[in-house]
Amino acid sequence: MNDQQNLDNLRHSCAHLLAAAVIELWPDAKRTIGPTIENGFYYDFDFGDIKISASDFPKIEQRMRELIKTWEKFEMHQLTPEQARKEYPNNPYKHELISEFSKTDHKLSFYKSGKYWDLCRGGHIDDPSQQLKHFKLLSVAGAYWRGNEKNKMLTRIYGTIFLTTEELNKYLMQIEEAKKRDHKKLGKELDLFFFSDLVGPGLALWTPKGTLIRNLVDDFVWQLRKEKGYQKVMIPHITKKELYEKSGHWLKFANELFKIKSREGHLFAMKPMNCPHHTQIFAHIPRSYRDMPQRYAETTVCYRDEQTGELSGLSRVRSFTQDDAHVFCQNSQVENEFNAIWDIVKSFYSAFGFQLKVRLSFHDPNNMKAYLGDEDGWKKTELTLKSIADKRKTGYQLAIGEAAFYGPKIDFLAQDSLLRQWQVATIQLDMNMPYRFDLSCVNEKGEKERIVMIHAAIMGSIERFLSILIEHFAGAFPLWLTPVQVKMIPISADQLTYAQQVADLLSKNGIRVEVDRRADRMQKKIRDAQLEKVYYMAVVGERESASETVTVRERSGKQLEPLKLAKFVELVQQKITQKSVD
RNA sequence: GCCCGAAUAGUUUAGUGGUAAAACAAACCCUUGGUAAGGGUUAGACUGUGAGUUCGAUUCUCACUUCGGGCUCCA
Repeated sequence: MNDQQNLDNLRHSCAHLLAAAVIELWPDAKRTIGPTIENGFYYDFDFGDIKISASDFPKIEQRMRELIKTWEKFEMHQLTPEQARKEYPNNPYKHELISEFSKTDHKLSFYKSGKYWDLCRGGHIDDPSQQLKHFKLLSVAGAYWRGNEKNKMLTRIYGTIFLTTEELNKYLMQIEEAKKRDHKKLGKELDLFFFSDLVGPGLALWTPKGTLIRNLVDDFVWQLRKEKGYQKVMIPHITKKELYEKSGHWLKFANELFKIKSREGHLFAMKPMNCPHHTQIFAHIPRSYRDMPQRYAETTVCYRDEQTGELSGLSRVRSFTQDDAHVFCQNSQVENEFNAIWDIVKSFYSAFGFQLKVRLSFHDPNNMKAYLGDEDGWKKTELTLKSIADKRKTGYQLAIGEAAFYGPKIDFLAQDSLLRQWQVATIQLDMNMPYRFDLSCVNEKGEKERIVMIHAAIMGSIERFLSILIEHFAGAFPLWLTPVQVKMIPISADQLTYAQQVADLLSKNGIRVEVDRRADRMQKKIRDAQLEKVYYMAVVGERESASETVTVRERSGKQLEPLKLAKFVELVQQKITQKSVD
């Protein structure tokens, strides 16, 4: 048995123990399911009208510790469906599971330890009383029965357990550390962005510092795209209803569209995406095969009426900025274009030291009504994507049902500080929009040829990308992204003039610099610059002023020898150009 | 939208059924200091919004708004 199985068995067993304690404390609570998850386990209960919160955890944990003393090796019992149902009077959830399982099995397995037993497929540890020790209940949450929002909302209790106290404490410490790099906290501390109650939920406002970082990463994407032959385009943020009727958005995303009525009664919508607009730029004049591919790029804001409960910091917002691009090309050009975009994704993310997971997001054949087009078309495009991904030999996971409604995608996923996965970059192959908008070019033979469309975003949403980036660097951005690259720290007011002269010189050379003019001690200024995560602190006192030098301290705490000004400018500029991460 | 929790100065927090306290930040004064907090003074909050209970509510109750963690949903 490997370590992961062992840990899973431990956690599964602990879910039983949790349920046992809950049933003793709240005999009317109805049990449902209690699986193992990454980093822990949970158990879902129906508590009826009783409210459970984290303040109940000490009581539950204490009862778990009492019960475990009497728990010996798990025994397996085989029950008929009728016997099984009797074990759960008035519990429709377990009855539903029993009915389902009994379609294939005549006997259902129950596992018992102490006085507690539960319908269970097995997978337990050998010595509960000795092993079920280092656990902790973490949070309480709502969860729909069987993950369907039409079902009843149950109460889910999350917990975790490890083999040793040390491992448990290490995990809890990790969670605490992760909270310190939360982008919502750092965004406020570093004054990058915020939300205003008057403006509304999910509508982030960006300060000068935050805007600077946004523009820098966007410029970086553009620089990479430019090399691959992209051109910038620009579109308005609203459109007539008819555009989205034609694209299919009006029907498919009716609930998520912000709608606007003109004074003359015409219906408009805020754009939730840019592809329909971009098709019009492609289609406004006839295209020859000689003009193909047409590659349009635009960084622009999209608006979606998300449910308030789904909003989350910068990760999920109502107005978000896509670094969007659409390639209109012939079928024969698809592979080249896909690879060119994949190369951009690779260059971009490796510059930050990111490891991305690759996901092939395909359609769900059992849910064709969710998609445009026919199944054959989908199978064909998915095969193309798979072949491209296979050739790159990067490894990927397959995600059925994760496709866009118009086509399959290759998605790139990054993790935030709480290890949640977020989609960032995406490359999507689309035969449906070209069909709906009748997009074509005249080919080599003089025939009208249906073209295909590739949707590609490198950051996905700048908001989401920055949330990941802030957490990745814990707010200590690499020099080229740091809002204040150099803070001048005069030791006394006598050096204010010299400090300003140095600042002017740096500024002239394209370096972002500020002078700390406060009448505070140098130590204080150093401390504040550290907390602000300024990259270089340039200390100037009598010695520096006399010799026209600066004494530089890096954010890392490293001290440099006194530098002549020209030398310092060169050092900073070089590091900015290299976009080095350290 | 649903479940649980939260909301007090710019920020982080304390506190009480009798209209609020501190630290940091800010302004001013003293201090002119060599690599993570020198000292003082001043100003700053109708305690998220609206109702209700009460002689009296920041504190108790309800609704709403916003935020956090989940669920659902994410073109």
